[in-house]
Amino acid sequence: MTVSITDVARAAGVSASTVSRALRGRPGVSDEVRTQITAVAAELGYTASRSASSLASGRTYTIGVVAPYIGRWFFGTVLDAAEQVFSAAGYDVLLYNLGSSEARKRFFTKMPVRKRVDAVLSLLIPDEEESAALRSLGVPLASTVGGARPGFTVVGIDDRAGAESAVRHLVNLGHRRIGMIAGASGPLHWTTPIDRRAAYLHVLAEAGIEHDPALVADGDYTVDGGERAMTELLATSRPPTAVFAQSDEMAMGALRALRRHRLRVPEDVSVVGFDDHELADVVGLTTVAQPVAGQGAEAARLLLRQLDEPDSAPAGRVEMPIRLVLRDTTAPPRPRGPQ
Amino acid sequence: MTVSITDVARAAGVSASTVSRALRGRPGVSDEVRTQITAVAAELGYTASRSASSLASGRTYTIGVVAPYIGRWFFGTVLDAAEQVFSAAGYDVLLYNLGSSEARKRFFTKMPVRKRVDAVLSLLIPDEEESAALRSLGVPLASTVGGARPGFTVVGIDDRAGAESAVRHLVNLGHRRIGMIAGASGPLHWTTPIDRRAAYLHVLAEAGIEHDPALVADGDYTVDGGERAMTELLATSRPPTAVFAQSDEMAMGALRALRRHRLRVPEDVSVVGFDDHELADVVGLTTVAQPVAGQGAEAARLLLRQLDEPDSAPAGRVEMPIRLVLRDTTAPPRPRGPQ
DNA sequence: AAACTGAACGCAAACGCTTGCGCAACAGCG
DNA sequence: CGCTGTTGCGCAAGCGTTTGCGTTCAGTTT
Repeated sequence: MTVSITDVARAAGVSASTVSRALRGRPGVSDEVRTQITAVAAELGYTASRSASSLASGRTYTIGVVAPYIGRWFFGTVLDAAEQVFSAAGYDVLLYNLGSSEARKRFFTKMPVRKRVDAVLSLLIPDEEESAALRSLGVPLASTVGGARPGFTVVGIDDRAGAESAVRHLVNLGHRRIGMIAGASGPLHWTTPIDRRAAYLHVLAEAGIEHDPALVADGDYTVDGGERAMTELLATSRPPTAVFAQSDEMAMGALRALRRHRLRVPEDVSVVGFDDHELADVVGLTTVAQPVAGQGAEAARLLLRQLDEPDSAPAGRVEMPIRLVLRDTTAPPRPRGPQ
Repeated sequence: MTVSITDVARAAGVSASTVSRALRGRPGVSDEVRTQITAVAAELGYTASRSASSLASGRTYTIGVVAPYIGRWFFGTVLDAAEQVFSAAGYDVLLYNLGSSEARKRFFTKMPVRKRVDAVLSLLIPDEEESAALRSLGVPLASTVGGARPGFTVVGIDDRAGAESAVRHLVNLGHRRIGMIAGASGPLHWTTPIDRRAAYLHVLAEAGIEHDPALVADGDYTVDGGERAMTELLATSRPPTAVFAQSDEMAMGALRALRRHRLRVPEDVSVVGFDDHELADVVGLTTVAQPVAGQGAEAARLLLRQLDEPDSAPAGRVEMPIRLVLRDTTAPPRPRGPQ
């Protein structure tokens, strides 16, 4: 039915071991025989069974990638880049979408990656319990987005610095009532929302602006959530003149809400986002740019390096550059009359 | 080192076969022994090796998903939905990103999915040669997006009807010079761009409007491409008063180009897109909505059904509903003076 | 009481590879 | 011309499951 290594061996008049060595570039095969075997294998359309070879060798040539919300631009882009690096290196990618909490629970109880992968890349740093579970797999681990964790190579950005530059930009423009559309950490325990919030508070304090809790709303990292959050902020007794959204998608939701309220951006309200989403440019969104695909590719590369040099320690945490991109959604506040 | 089925068997005082049967819910094991084995397995943290079990059984409980451009909203969303269906059914997902032509070639020459998957879902209908290669795997096949192909269950939309409704909307508003930002089929041989182009031509002809080839530009299905295409159209001697973009991402690129040219939408130029992108609402884009996640989920479900009932024929082609969504980027053309 | 069930379980043979080891054959050396 | 290396290849023992078949044994039927 399907062609096996012994079929190739028979057709080439050699043993299965020789075929195995020849096809994988192992020494102990003469060039002459090797090319002959390669030709026969190609003619027969032979592909080695991954199940069999990984059972025999212990190597799976597969990387597990766990990601929340693949459909979201950020994670989709990271995944895309990481996958390209892996597949170029001959690794297959086993994808686990842990967006829902059931999926998350299913994954961590059944641990379907056990004995199935050579390494795991998590697109979001898992919480302590979950990372312990991953460590128990005994394979190299990497993560994008989030703080350092023992056993993990993580590539990320300086969230505090990024958020600070965004808020400071608003302060420098003269804004005093600055709102924030925060991302709740939700079921995922990542440090990003926390760091960005801390940065917001820090810059306000630094500028001598008193923090008004009513000016912070949760946007859930989605467009719709951002819209709801902005609507909330507009409903307060003294709405903000500027808003820092912790992601571009929430910022875009905010833009939508503002449009619905017939408020002009940036004349009535300034908005700054975070990420430099592919479409941020389209809507002219001022934002903090970070290398999204770059982080995925870099994390993948570091993981591959660990596989090549098993005794090298995990790389710890590497930081990618960020940059404030000024566009059209931020301006000085409108002068107002006395309240 | 890692715990195997014989470890469990020894600890439970039974044979490996009994453990195997017990854990997979096969008959031939008393309830008493079964619960005891389950407990022991849990205590030892046992997970069956997929390599070994698929080698022995022939089943891999893995689905291969091949997708172009995972980072793009459309495919990311389809993938997300499909993955959820698969993993809920206990299948793992092996992801292959075939965005670049090298990746594509690598995939179809090495065929890494051979003997590795129980079924394949392609997020884009492959060309005839490639689908023949997939058929040679001898597993159920499904695809989203594109026309029917032998051996494939495909779920898609009526591209012609969708595009017609978009262009007809522009005609009904009174536009006569209607441009199109097309998507080149590029290295991928899918029918979508062709169908949408045919629909465009058809509606023009139907309305008695002569087709001007200068009003069609290629946008490559990207935001940047859309911007370039729109810029091209604006550079013609008689620019269009309305544009039909074959995807929302290209439409958003067009919006950006128009903004850069200080042209107002919809007063100066109307724009209609296709897809109902997550952010289409944010920019107020009129578009043809299609169920994106729905197509991924449905294709996944149909594939699983084929796996459950091996003798059932592939479902052929199922069509999902589309709907024109009117927003703010389309309006009647501005009355003009004589030319 | 003997013969016949069926359920519950163990044995052992696959499944298709990888890899340590052994064995020719042959080259180079003194 | 014997000796030691080296090269090229085959043998066979795994790797951790699944599964057809055989065995045991308690319970039922004649």
